[in-house]
Amino acid sequence: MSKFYLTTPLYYVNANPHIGHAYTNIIADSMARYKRAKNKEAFFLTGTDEHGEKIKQAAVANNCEAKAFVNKGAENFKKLWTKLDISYDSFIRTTDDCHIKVVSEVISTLKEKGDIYKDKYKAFYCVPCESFWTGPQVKEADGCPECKRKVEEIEEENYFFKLSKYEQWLKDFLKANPSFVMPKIRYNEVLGFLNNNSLEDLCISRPKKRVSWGIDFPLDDNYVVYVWFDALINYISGVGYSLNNDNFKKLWPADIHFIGKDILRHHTIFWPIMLKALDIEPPKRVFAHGWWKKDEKKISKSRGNIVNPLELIKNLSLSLAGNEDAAVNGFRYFLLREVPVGLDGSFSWDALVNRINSDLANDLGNLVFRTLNMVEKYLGSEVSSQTTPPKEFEGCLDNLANNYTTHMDGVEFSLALEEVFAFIRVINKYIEDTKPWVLWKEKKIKEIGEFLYQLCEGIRIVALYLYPIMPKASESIYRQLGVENKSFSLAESSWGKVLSFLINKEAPLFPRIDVD
RNA sequence: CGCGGGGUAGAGCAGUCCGGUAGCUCGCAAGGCUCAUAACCUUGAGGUCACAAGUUCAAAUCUUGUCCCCGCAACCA
Repeated sequence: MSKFYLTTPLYYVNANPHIGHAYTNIIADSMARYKRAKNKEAFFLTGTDEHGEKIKQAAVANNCEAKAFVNKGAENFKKLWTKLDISYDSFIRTTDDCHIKVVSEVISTLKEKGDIYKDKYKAFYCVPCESFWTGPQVKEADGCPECKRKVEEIEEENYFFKLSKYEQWLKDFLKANPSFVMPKIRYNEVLGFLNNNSLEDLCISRPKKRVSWGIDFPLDDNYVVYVWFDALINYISGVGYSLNNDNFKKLWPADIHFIGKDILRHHTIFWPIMLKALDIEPPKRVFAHGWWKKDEKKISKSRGNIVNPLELIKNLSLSLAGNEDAAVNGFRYFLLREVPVGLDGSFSWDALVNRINSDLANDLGNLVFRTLNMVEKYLGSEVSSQTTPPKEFEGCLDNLANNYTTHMDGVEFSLALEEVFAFIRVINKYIEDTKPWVLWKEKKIKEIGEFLYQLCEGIRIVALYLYPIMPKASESIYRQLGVENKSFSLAESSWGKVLSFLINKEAPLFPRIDVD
C-alpha cells in the first residue's frame, strides 16, 4: 500500500478560525479521504502555530499566560475540525516538545554546515505595530505601510540563514519541476519573482528584548527563533524527522502541501531551500488555493467581514430543520464545488443557499428520497436483482469513473463534482423516461424491481464518489440503502458490487431552504 | 515598455493550444409529469465572444495594435 502525506499550514492561534482556515482543511480532508478510498495510506497533518510577539500581546490582552492562551487557541481549531469532520491523523503544535527539539536541531545542523551567520540588520521599525519594513516599502507608503505612522530606522544584530547561497539551485529545481507549484499561475509567479529579484538571506532570529515568546535560539540565549522558520519545520518534525527515522523515511517527502496563496513564497522559496540545506528531499508539490471574498472584498479582520465557520454552521443548521450534518456537508460541498481550488471565490449566504437548494436538495436529496419512497411504496422495502445498468447509464458510468479520478488527482474538486452531478441528472431523467408510475398501474412488478435496483445501485455509486467531499451525507445514503457495512473504497465503484438493498428511509438528506 | 492572469447571454464559468453550426450551471418564461423536498423532465427567450485592423473560403479561436479589470513586486505567522 503506497502512502500519501499531505499537510495544511499551521494556523496562527492569535485569532479565531475563519472561512479560509476551514477551506484549507476541507480541501485537505477531502483529498485525504479520496486517497484512502483509492487504497492509499494517507497521513494528514494539521496543527497550530503558537509563537510570536503577537500571541504574547493577545495573551496579555486576554489576561492570561501565553501558554494558557495558546492551549485555548489550539482547542478552538480542534473543535472546528471535529465539527467539520476533518479526519486529520496528527495535530502538531509548535509548542510541542518534540517540535521544539527538532527546530533546535535543524538550526544547529545548519550552523555546522556554515549556512547560518550573525550580522547587523538595518530596517525601519514601527513601534505601535511592532513590525519591520524595508526602505522601499516605507518610501512607497510614506510611513508604516500598515498604520501610516512614522517609522524609525533601527539596527540590531541577528542570525541569518544563507538563502542566497541556494538561489541558483532553487531556480534549476523549479525549472526542472514545473508541477512543483500548482496551479500554474502561482508557479509563474514564483519563477517571475526569482527572475526579477535576487534572494537576500533570511533573518531567522528575534532578540528576546523585543520578542519574548518563541523557541529559544539554540546558539544564543538572547534570541528566539523567527516564527516562520520555526513553523515551516513542522512538516518534517510532525512525521518524526530526527526523532523517529523509520516513520520519517516512510512518509517523507510530503506528497502535497496545501496552502493559501498569501504564503506562497514561504513554501516555494524558503522551505525548499531549508530542506536542501539539510540534505532533505523537497516535497513533491505545493498547492496554493485562492481566497474567499465577501461582497467583492478581501475578508479580513480590519474590514470586519469575517465569516466565522462555527456560527455559519449553526445558522445553516437552523435553516435546514436543525440538521447539522446537512449544514456541514452543504458547507463543504459549496466550498469545493463553487470555485476551482486555485481561484478566488465569492462567498455569500445567497450563493451558499442556492447551491444547497439546487444541487443538494433538488437534484441529489430529492433523487434519493423519491427512489426510496418508490421502493417502499411498490416493493415493501427490499430490492434485489442482478440487472445490468440501463443504456442511459452506460456511457456516463465509464466517463464518471475515468474523469472523477483524473479530476480528483489533479485537485479539481469542482470538476469532479460536476461529473457526479451530471450522472445524478441522468438518473433523474431516467426515472422520468421510464415512468415507473405507469409500470405500477400496469402491475409490471418485475420491471419495477429491476428498475428500482438500477436506481439504488446508481445512487450507491453516487454516494461512494461523494464520500470524500460529503462523508456524512454518503454515510446516510448507505444507511438508508441498507449497505452501511460496505466501504467507500473506489474498488466498490463498479456496477453490481451490491445486489440487494434493504431500504430504511430517513428524513430528506438536504431539506430545501426557504428563500424569501 | 517590470512580471503574470483575465475581459464570452442577467450572474458565475467552459470553449481559445490543434480556426469550421457559441456550450454548461443558476436565474427567467412556457409546457409536461406525479414516485418526490412547489421537486423532477422538456422546450424557449437572452450573446455584434472588450474594441480596432489584418490573415483566411471561414476567427471567440491565429497576427498586430488599443482600452479596461485583477494578482505579484520580500519577511505581512
